[in-house]
Amino acid sequence: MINILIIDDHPLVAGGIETMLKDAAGIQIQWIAKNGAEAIAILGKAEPEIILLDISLPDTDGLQLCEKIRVTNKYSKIIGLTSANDASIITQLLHLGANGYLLKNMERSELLEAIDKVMDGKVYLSKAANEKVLEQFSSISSAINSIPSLTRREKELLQLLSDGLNGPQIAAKLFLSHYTVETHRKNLMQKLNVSSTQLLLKIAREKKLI
Amino acid sequence: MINILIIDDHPLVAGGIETMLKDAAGIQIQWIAKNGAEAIAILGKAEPEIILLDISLPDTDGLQLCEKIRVTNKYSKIIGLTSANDASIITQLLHLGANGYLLKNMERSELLEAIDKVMDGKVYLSKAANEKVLEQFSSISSAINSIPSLTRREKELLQLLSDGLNGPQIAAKLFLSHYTVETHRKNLMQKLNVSSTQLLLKIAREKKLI
DNA sequence: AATAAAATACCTGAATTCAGGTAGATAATA
DNA sequence: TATTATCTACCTGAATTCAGGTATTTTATT
Repeated sequence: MINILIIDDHPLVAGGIETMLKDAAGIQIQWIAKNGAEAIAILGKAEPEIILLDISLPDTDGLQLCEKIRVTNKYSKIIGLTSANDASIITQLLHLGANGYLLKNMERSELLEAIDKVMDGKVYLSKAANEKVLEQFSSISSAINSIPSLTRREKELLQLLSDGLNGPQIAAKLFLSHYTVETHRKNLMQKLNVSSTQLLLKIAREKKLI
Repeated sequence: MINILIIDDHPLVAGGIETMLKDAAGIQIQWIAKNGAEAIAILGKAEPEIILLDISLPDTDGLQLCEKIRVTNKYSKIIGLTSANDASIITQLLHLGANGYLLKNMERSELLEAIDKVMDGKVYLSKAANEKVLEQFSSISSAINSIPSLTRREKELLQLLSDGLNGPQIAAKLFLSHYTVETHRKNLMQKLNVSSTQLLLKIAREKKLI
């Protein structure tokens, strides 16, 4: 029996997968986690054959969660699941130990094929995702498009900047020296390779960091 | 019997709704359309009690489709369905004759409640969506929320700013004195009543000016 | 306990933005 | 044609941002 853990905060998605699998013999949804914390708890005592992991979760992001899962669990096959068809996310996810990638506009047949493939030890990318990845490899570099890992504080700053606060305002709000705020901002700009706060926010939005 | 038409290009969503409704007596999904064209075709020969309409469709947008449906069909109750919790879209949709609005992160209970309410002739807004709308209506005045009229040049500047260009870059691109650019920027900030370019862009985005 | 990563803070000089003006030229409209 | 709106350009001083550093303290991680 292939037991599946779904990690997704949308009941709609979990339900949709349930419907897609209802006539598939030997495959069943055994656990549903609505966030990263729940997922970790479940994986503490169970070993699903397949983990369907939504990349955009409320409490953490799927990339980090994938990495975290792989530390203790090499057994389960992880299939990423999002609506964003972004090559840089896909490649990163695969680097972090995922076995496949599905877009949320998938058909039933794709889901079944993906499960089949990864259980067979192969990697599955949904058709559209596959194209994106190939496109990326042919178009110059992966370095430019990879999402840099931001620290907690940096994400916080990024959010406040995107809320429209300026340096001094953020410093006041977080009880920090304005020097510190500028340092964080500088590091953010360096990581995203931009030269102004406005570009920082633009790129961050494009990479779905905010 | 309450017959439902789902208009959504994601089989996952349709399946999810199916799962949510599977134990609900007297309610059934009768038709599924993957795009606007299919929906129109179906509505040519059927009258669903409920139409669940995804706002983001491949061939048309849900707002237009809603309007189109209402021309010939006053009977069906239309419930908008998206993942974006955006007050302006919600109000627009309701103006176009929709009877409700659900977010895709809804729970089963919300879906059932929504169906119940609209069948009863009422309007249903999902909890989170409701807050947004109230927020919009209550936030002081319509004056603040009213969209100021921008001149052609101002719109152009706004776009370039949102593309990440700074003052001097815009001046160079448009062959203008940087003084002129700053004047336009100043006027924009005054019209939108903000004190920094970042806030300008934030508000402009919220008002869908860019 | 040692090392590495993250958070904090500081400095300087140059560039850019912001606030509060004025004002002439051009285009649109009544 | 007179009026109004728009586009253009200029000025100044203060505030903020940016670039390129250094450096100490906290907080994980091994």
